[in-house]
Amino acid sequence: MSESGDDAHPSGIPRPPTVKEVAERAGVSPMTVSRVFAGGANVRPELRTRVARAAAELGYRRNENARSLRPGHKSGLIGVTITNIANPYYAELQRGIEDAAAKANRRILVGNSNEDPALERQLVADFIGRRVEGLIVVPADPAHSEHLSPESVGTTPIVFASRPVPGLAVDTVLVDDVGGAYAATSRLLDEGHQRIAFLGTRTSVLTGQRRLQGYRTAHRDHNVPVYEHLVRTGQQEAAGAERALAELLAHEIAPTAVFSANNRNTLGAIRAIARFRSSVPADSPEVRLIGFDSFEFADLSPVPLSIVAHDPGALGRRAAELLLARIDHPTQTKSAQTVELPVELQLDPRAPE
Amino acid sequence: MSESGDDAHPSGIPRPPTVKEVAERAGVSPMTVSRVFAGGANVRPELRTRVARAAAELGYRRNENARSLRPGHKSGLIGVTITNIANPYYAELQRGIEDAAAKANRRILVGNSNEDPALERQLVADFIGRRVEGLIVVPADPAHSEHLSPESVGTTPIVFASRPVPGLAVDTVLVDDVGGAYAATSRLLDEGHQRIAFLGTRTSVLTGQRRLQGYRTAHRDHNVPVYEHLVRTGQQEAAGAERALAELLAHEIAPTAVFSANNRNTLGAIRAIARFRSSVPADSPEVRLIGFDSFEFADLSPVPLSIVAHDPGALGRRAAELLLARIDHPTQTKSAQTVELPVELQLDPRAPE
DNA sequence: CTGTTAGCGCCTTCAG
DNA sequence: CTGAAGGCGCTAACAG
Repeated sequence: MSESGDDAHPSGIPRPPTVKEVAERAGVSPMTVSRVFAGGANVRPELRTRVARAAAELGYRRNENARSLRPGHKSGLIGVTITNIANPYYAELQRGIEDAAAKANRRILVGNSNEDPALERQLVADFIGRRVEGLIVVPADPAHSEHLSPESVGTTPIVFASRPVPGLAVDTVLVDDVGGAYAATSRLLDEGHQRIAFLGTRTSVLTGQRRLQGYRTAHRDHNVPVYEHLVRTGQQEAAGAERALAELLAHEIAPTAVFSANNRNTLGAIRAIARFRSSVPADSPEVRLIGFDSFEFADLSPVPLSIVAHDPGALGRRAAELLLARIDHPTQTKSAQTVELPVELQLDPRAPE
Repeated sequence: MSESGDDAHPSGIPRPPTVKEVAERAGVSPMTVSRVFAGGANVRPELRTRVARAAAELGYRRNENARSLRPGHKSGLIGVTITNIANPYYAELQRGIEDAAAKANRRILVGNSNEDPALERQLVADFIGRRVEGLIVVPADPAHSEHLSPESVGTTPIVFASRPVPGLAVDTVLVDDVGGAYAATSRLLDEGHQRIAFLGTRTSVLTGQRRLQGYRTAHRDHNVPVYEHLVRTGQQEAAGAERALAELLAHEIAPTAVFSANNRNTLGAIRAIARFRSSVPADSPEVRLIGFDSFEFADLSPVPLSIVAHDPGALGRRAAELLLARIDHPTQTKSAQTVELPVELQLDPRAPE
């Protein structure tokens, strides 16, 4: 057991014990203490126990910061910048990153950029200052990402998760946004829908752009024109999506189906459709809805909801693995790669066909 | 702009530049470089710019780990142990912690204990080794928490979030579990229900125990006996809760109402009730449901769902504030305090009365 | 098997 | 205004 009151000899505040103090108490040199904590090889058993006891009594812990200062040592830290951890999608992403990092005996430093590139820049600078071994970043804004360029981060390896940054040669892990949006939209077109609303985030988020692209390409391939008034971008939160779709449903050229490009927009869409349905005759045709992103409550949705599902945890794990590969082989200058993770179209059992 | 290839003079791998290298390049002493980065007071403007240029060219960043080694300096880190960040509840908790920590210019190290005390112990040991200024812990198991005692963590301040650990004199932030469960159960009893099911986690999670206590006390105060077969604990995930409630609903003494003690159990309860309802005549009486924990989809639930709502973000913020207070006044030995955050019973508009 | 020396990157202290 | 010396905690490398 350790003693409670850590000694505060000279200064006012208590400082954790050091090798030197342990050595003194055990009647040995600091080196011997160091050796014991390094595994105890080449130390007489008697000294070993004496040191162990002294250390326990003082509550000694090796100072990792001091250790990582020595040549050849690394910090064991990975810096993670997420746009908003309160979004369950990113929570799972973080979980995946941490799982993979922990396997490689690394700890993660986490910061929310809140979609603000300036904050993101600060976080990255701070992380580098702490000598993280690598960075995993969900880029807030591709238009303001100079601080994420390989030149800016110097020797620190970096991986982008979930969103690309065009123009930067950096390893990136994405989901198959284009393919998923294409599949979902195609499905709706195949069902005969001609007026399909698109609900998405602001287009500066490239993931949203890619999903819109899939939506457009599907229309083109099916020779169905896109009604531009049905394309609504810029909704970052559910409330905005609900308003946007409510407007569309009240429009004289209303959509008969909806593709929502992320989980926030899907949530708003469900609310809008549910509300709309209670305002029209019960035998009115159902508004079809397919949403991008897995959705824990899909089966409980009051309106049939099909999903373009994918696994954010796997994305995080993959990003961490790419990063760790760069960390372990810093000399190999393999060029930047982009990985696209597959998606799966999960149809609501209530869906037609 | 910085040069790309950082020099790797002696060893094989590239090492980030140091004050010394910047000094050399700028033709000054390391001290001058240090002064410039400390704000540049008492440095001739000309030297200031020369140093700044040299630093930029080399891509120099102050090494915070080395800095924190100096007497009086702290690491600027806070260690956070969460049981499972993939649970949206804890994601918001983390968000709250980080917001408060960032305001105090601290960064957070995060680890998932996965409800495993051994893992938790390792994480805490690691964090202390990195000289975090404080710890915020969601305790995995109160029965195995010696590593969280003030003696074990030495001088590192610690705060428990969301769950208490009886017997340890440690600052703790909780929600009003007992009061919330009492209010919810009382509401159901007041509505005339006599057979109210309880769905909760394993009772080693004390938060679950406290909520069960509120449920029992409400029964006692209303002179209604608790049907023990209706008390089902041990469900950590939604699937288990769904099974448990399905069994109860099929029981000959079936519940007419349900109090579910956390968001996972609520989700399972919704599924069970929805499924059950489709198997009985449409005019059968509704099974009433009140769930603890805020629930983003409450308004979309296919069965009326009232909620004992609270704000996990606020809980995180509060925990961080308590911790920072201890950090800033390490000498003040104010005794450990427990803060209980209020809850609010939010009735579903579809609920009776 | 054990101790001494020296230095990781930085900055406080004290001379110039 | 600038630099030299020394030490924060730890451990390789080299004696003994």
